[in-house]
Amino acid sequence: MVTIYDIAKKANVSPMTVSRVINNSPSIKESTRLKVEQVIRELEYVPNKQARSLTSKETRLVSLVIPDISNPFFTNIARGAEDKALQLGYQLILGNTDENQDKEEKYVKMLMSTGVDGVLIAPTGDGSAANLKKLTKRRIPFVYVDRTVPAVPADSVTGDNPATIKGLVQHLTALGHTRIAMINGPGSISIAREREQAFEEALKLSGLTPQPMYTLGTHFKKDSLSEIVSGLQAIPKQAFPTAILAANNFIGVNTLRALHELQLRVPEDVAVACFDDPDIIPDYNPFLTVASQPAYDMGFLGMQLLIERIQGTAPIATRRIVLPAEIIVRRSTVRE
Amino acid sequence: MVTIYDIAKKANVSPMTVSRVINNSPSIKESTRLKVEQVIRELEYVPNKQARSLTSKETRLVSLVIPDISNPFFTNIARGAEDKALQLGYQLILGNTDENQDKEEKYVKMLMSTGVDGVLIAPTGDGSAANLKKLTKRRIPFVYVDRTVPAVPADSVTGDNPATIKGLVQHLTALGHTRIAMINGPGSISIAREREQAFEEALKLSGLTPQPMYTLGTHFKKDSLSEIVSGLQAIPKQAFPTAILAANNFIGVNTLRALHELQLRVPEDVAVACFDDPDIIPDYNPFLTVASQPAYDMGFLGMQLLIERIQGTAPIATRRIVLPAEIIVRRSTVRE
DNA sequence: CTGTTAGCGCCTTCAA
DNA sequence: TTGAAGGCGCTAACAG
Repeated sequence: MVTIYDIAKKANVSPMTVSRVINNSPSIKESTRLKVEQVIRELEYVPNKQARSLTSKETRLVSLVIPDISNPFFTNIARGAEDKALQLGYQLILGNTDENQDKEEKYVKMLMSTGVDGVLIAPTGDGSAANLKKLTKRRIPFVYVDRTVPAVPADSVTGDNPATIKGLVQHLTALGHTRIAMINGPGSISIAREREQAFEEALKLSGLTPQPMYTLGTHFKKDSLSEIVSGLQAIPKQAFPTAILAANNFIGVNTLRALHELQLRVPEDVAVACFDDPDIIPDYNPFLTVASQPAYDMGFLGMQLLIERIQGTAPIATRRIVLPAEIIVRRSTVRE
Repeated sequence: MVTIYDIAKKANVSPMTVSRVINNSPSIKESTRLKVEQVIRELEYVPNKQARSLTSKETRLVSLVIPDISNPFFTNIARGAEDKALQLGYQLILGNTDENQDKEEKYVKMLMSTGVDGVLIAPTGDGSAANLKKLTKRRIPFVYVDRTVPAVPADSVTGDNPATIKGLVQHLTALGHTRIAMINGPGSISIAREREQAFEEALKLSGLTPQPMYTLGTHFKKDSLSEIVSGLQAIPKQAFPTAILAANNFIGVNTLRALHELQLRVPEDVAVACFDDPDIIPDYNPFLTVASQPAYDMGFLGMQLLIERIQGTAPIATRRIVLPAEIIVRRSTVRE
């Protein structure tokens, strides 16, 4: 391995001078800089980041911890986060938690050991508080994306859940639906709570009475199908909802599958709308009516907030960025 | 920051003993091990990887370098790669190249500096050779996934392009199509060459004569729409193909859009089939007939090959894993 | 503008 | 089974 000592020897300078050159120190004579740079190129020297980090206490490594990169919503967050990170000279370590708190803990520990400079995280739920506090204790800044843990304040970039749910409910009531059900994720996750509360408020605004029977629970992961099927089967036939609001894209897709299993047609028998587009390529074959959140921007802005925290250029006060969603009406709620 | 010295002092042992404990050295008295572990827990000590790497020469960091994480095909590769990496105790650094060789080079340099132990890569094309040789020079092993650079041999996990293209062509000829066009990526990418060659062979096998007019070129990125539109417009109306084979998912989707612009119906006027599913959630709203490659497995196996190389448990000979695709017939080629 | 010294946190090597 | 010395590659702090 080529080190600054090799460069120094060949360029007839001290290692410190080489260090100054690679760090763009201003106090270097132009001629020596050129000489050193020449040798660096000849020997194809690449600075060793580990050694650097040992003294500088920064690794220029950040992490994105999300439930599942293969959820298109998080895919787009990842792309946004990576673009911003690269732009600012940081590398991105990816971690999937599968909504599992233990897996999240495992990651957090690895990341602390690796010495990442910061973490952009969509926590698995309120139980993540312990993991987040570990980061805080180590002075590793983190920023929430999509979800927060209210007990542990930090910068966040989230969607405007209340407004979005209200828009979705209004769309459904405007179509004449009065028996509207919601299939939601676990209440331990901030967005599920927000969406549920907004759902009830929106119903009331439309003069409808929220009914416990119409609020089903499952999780936000890919394999919620069977839970949704049994949840729907538990509803009395004669009171079956005419519209279903799914709290995320996987639930939306699995609701379509569940209704298919139950031999119900969409939208003729039941209309379906969901949060977040299940398609990464949004408009080539649209079916589901969705509230599409600006996932790329969430990742991009989240990473920006994070790196500002890392570099100490952020204000002391916690920042909250709330982004609106776009409601895209498609065939799952309105016949062509 | 808590170091082995802090632990040593509090446990009344030497730092070296602490080091031995955290490395599970066998030659440690059980009682001292327990004592040290106790203090480690009390002080919430986490080993510093940078310092460790400085002597051990390994970082337990690997990288996945792909064109675009937001292409569902690569998303699944990433998920597979990450799962395997985590399982073997490695962390994954993600890099998107956008099929851009300079961006790839920038990444490779960063990764060398970061000191990753290995790279799983879908290179941007034959021009990646220079970047890959840099890795080789630094003794950083890499494994190809999806694509290879023939001039630089290395382990690889790819799809069976010839067999898949032949299956797709057979599907189309069986439906009676004789004017079949292919829209392909750039010839500098191995899979584009393989797919084109297989396309011509498959046509001949079906008794058809390959015609240059029916081989259109574009790129594998998201925004190929305009190129595809103008490419299709250049074909004489009376000789317009009755079926189009798209060389990847983005091309497939953009071909649908292009045909829509040209006011042609799919599949009535033109049938369309493509390589790789554009949906990450495959079967909720199927339209496109696709050759679906096992992307998750490609990432998973690729990471396994890579880590075997890193750990020196791989055979000297280059390994090639070739995985078959599954052809899923849907409405873009066959009316319901 | 350039060089020397010391140390970041850990591990290899040798010695006890 | 344990410890002491030295060094991994780099940079802060000081000196010149």
